[in-house]
Amino acid sequence: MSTAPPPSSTADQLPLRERKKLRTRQTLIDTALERFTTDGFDGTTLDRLCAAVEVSKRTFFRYFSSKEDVAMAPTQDLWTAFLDDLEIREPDHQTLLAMLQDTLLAALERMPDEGWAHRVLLSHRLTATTPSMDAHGLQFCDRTSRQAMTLLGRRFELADPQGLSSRLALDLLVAAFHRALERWAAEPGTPPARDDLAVHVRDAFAAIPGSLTLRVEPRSERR
Amino acid sequence: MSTAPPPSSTADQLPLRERKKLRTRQTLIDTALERFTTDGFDGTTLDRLCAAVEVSKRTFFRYFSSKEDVAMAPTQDLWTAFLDDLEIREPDHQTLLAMLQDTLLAALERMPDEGWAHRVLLSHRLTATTPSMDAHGLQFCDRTSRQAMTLLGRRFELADPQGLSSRLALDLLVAAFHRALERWAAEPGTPPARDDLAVHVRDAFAAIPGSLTLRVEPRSERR
DNA sequence: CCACATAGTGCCACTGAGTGGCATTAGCTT
DNA sequence: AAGCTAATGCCACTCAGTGGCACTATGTGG
Repeated sequence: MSTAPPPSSTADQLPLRERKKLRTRQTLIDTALERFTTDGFDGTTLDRLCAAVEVSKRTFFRYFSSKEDVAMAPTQDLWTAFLDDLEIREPDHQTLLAMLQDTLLAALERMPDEGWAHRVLLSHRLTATTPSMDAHGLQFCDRTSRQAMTLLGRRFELADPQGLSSRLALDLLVAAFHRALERWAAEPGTPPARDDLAVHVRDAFAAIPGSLTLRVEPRSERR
Repeated sequence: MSTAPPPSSTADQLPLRERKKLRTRQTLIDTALERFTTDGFDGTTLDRLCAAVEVSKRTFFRYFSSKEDVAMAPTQDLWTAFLDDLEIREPDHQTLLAMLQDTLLAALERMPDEGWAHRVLLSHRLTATTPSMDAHGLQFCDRTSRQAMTLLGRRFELADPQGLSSRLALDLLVAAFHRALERWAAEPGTPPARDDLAVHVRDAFAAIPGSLTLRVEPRSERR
């Protein structure tokens, strides 16, 4: 599934083998994002990508489950951190939705700032251009929220017999994150900062209540 | 894009050519759903599917954009009807979200009952089993809600400067529909009825407000 | 009734993603 | 240093999807 744990910040004293693996993985990710961005996703064949990294195609598929997968690694790392955090978190009398927001923001803070934001930005732009990447990204989020749902059910008392409301809360979390990412990526500022993304996440969550009460009027221009 | 209009109920006096095309399309859909269900998605090669329908592979791709696409046709028809309906609908002083719900239910009512529900059920089961179908399905919904968003912006005054809340309302619509589909498909009742699905849609929408206010408690079992 | 234009189709060859199997290498162990 | 095992490379294979061109059938004008 290629969901290798994100390179833990202070893990430089791993066995040589593991360090090498992490390095190969990271090189594949970086090179892939680079090539995909310059030559396009379809314009980059796996053969050439592998040749550039000097790795056999067979090996590529031992690290990533698909061509799309390699480009989604940065986002995957975030959600993996999210799930880890959710596993530990204590419910401090807040709303479920607020707790989810806090967990996401906490996970975000744990991402390595240098490089990560840039990778996510490239990755997101690719998903906006490449249908198959978009599809895989959405499916990954769906899978993650499913996992989160079982995790919630296991750890907490939800007072929600059918589980419908809590499941929708997770859907809202994913939706808010997507909107935040969208706005963040559209910002003119050249160096994309991780903390700016956090701001957009807060904005998106703040807009949720409005989405239930918003009313619509026909356009004022009558003809 | 293979988004052919759903076979309009009273369209039997089309030119011969068109009738033939519609028939081929429908045969492909039905046979595909059948084969995918019995032999599995991956277990069914396009070559064999095409052989069964007596159509060349080249022709298959003139009707559908991918192997996944053919199996998602039933759901696509629903969302196409949804967009059509949204184009006409007058905002009668309700909430945006309520309007979206009504539009979806109206579109649902316009689906041909015989066969359609069954096809959707098969299709949904396949998405639950086959990752690539799941991915394509999610992407289709995403694309549809994007279209709906531009449509809303064109037709209505949204009183939502950033458009964030209205976009989230669309996300909620999609989420609610997915949950409804999920529950509906899980129901024991053998003959899946279109109207049952409508009931689940109403349930899911009813659960939305709760998803904002739901609180979480730690599991009562202390050790 | 007979061309004629043209949409739709079949056929064939080709690219590229992804997989299975087995030999080989490189890191770890004692 | 010898041996064990995980990781890798290599090769051949399947199958989704595309491009190109020839062919057929439908609808149209003489």
